[in-house]
Amino acid sequence: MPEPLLDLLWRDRAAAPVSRRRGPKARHSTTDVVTLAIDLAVEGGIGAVTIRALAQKLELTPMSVYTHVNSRDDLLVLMADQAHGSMTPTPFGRSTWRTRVRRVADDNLALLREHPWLLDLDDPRTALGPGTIAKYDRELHAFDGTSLDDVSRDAALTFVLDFTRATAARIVVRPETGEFSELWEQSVAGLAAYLGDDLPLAQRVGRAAGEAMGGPYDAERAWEFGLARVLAGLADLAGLRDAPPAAE
Amino acid sequence: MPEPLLDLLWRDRAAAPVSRRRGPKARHSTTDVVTLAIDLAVEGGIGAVTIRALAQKLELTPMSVYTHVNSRDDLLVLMADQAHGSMTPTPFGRSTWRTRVRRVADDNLALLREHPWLLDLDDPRTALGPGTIAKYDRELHAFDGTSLDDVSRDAALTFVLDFTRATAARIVVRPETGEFSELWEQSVAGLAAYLGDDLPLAQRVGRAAGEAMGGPYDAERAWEFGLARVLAGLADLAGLRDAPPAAE
DNA sequence: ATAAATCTCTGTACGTTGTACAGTTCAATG
DNA sequence: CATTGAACTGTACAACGTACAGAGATTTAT
Repeated sequence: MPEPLLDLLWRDRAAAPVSRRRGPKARHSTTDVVTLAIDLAVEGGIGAVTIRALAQKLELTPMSVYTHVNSRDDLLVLMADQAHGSMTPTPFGRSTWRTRVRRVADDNLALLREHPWLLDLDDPRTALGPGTIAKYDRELHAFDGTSLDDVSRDAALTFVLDFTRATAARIVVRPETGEFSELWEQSVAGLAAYLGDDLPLAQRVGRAAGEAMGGPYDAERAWEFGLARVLAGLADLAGLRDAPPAAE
Repeated sequence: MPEPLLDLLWRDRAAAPVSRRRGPKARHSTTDVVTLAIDLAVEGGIGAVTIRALAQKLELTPMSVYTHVNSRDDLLVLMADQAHGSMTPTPFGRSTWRTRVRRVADDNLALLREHPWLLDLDDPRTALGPGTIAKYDRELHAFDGTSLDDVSRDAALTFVLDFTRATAARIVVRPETGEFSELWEQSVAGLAAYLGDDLPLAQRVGRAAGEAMGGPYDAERAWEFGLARVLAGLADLAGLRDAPPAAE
């Protein structure tokens, strides 16, 4: 049986990879398995990550996958941590907290663009992995130089990342789902018949927002709108000043 | 075969419920089916909403459920719309946009407390239903009296609801998932061994936030923190003034 | 050298899921 | 009274995660 999830997550930093293990050596490393699983997820969404499909990619039988991973849920956590660890963060340099928060948001959007399947994954155990923790540490440093206490710093980062994730979910097209515009065109006629002249505000605003949604600039506009709100909201927070961090 | 999803969603407002249909009358109304499905979801999470379990509640065979609903995915959309329609919104009265936005957020939190399964549902077709559209209309009115244009009004509401949903997901305990504290206690020892003295910021802040997370007041504090950020962020928006709405 | 231990990998099989398909029964309509 | 169409049912299939019992390989203990 494979090691517990925590040890698999930290397999590279493992203290004792010495003494060769007994039995035949594995045909694939854990990282291989996780990498191929991520490939599947990128191509076909998280639903495409099946034990059987992964086994085929590895040229193993389905059950042999369980030699490397305890369960599909564990595999998803390993994938998420590896994706988090693979980020190439924009360095903060000597910037203010505003531009640093912006970079955190942008980097996360880039991550979710590359790995849309992360949007469909919500396992708290991801927080146990080295990639995720390193990401957490790095992003917390965006608030260096401010006088936020620890709990507020965590809350502020959470606030930024929640926005990022929610907005990314609207921007990024997941490979398995169809375009929203199809649904819109297909339903707008019948919907209008039911709505008639009711709820004029919803109809007017919905139409305006719906039409803009198709446009090429809208995704970026929605992103900018929200990010500006996030920054303004944080700026109002006691403990945030516009000074670059000195030494923390 | 049942009617298409759009017609099922608007079944109550349907124009022609006249002329009795042929064949035996249905043992259950669509609303019955959806209501029982919601019961299942409230009790056991969205994963407990299986065709077979629902059939049992209805005293039907599994396949008979498809007389009322075209697919499980359609059923989930019907459930979401019914839940949205069942909200008892706090009236806005003569308040400022700030308190109205607060009410929108609070009402949505209440909704998600009552129906945590909504957090695990993300189907754009929900937007086609009368309950969802009525909710949208009502919540858009929170910005009456401001000079936001239509697109910004939609974006502002989206911003509020995204925050609400993300924070609710952290506050509300879904019936099927275990408590986070269990995971924490179970892993903290091994994790500390791997971490050593690395990433001190993440360790310190994570510990502070993690300890607070258990406490009884933390959920509300996180909610208040975020909501205050949301309101401050929106206040910074051109077009928002603190005047109560006059006539819109 | 031999035996024991323990690893990788496999084949079979089970339970659960959504649902396609071919009916059967029943009430309203021609 | 025959026809039509709706409600309902039984059987069946494909896909899923994975439990379990073993086969073979390789290191360690004797």
